[in-house]
Amino acid sequence: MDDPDFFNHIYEVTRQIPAGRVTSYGAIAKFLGSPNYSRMVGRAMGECGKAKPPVPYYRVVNSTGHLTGDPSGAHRRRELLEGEGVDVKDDKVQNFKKVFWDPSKEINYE
DNA sequence: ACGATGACTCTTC
DNA sequence: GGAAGAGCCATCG
Repeated sequence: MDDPDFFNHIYEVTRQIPAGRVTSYGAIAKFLGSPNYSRMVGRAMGECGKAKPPVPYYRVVNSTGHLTGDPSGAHRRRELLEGEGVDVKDDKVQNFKKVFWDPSKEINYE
């Protein structure tokens, strides 16, 4: 990949997601300046497993609030989100608007 | 180089 | 809110 910087940005933003909150691929991509890179964000999530420290990719869902990816993986993310206070039903985030975290509006650098 | 694919999003029905 | 079609860009055979 010739865009490690882009991947790094994705990981950074994803780590900024507070517990009990979720965000969408498009929101991250848009925050990075490329709204159409939503798919690349998703790809980055697949690669985040090798990232150190690992990123809370389970806090990232699609625009509908549905846990994307493999059903088995979604099942694990569902429990993690519920453990943080996020209401999840059938691999789908409830109260999506409430738990939605917008990086472009709520992110802050220490 | 080309066509197919995908952890996406948008518009329209 | 769910389904279908189109647009999007990088990766793969």
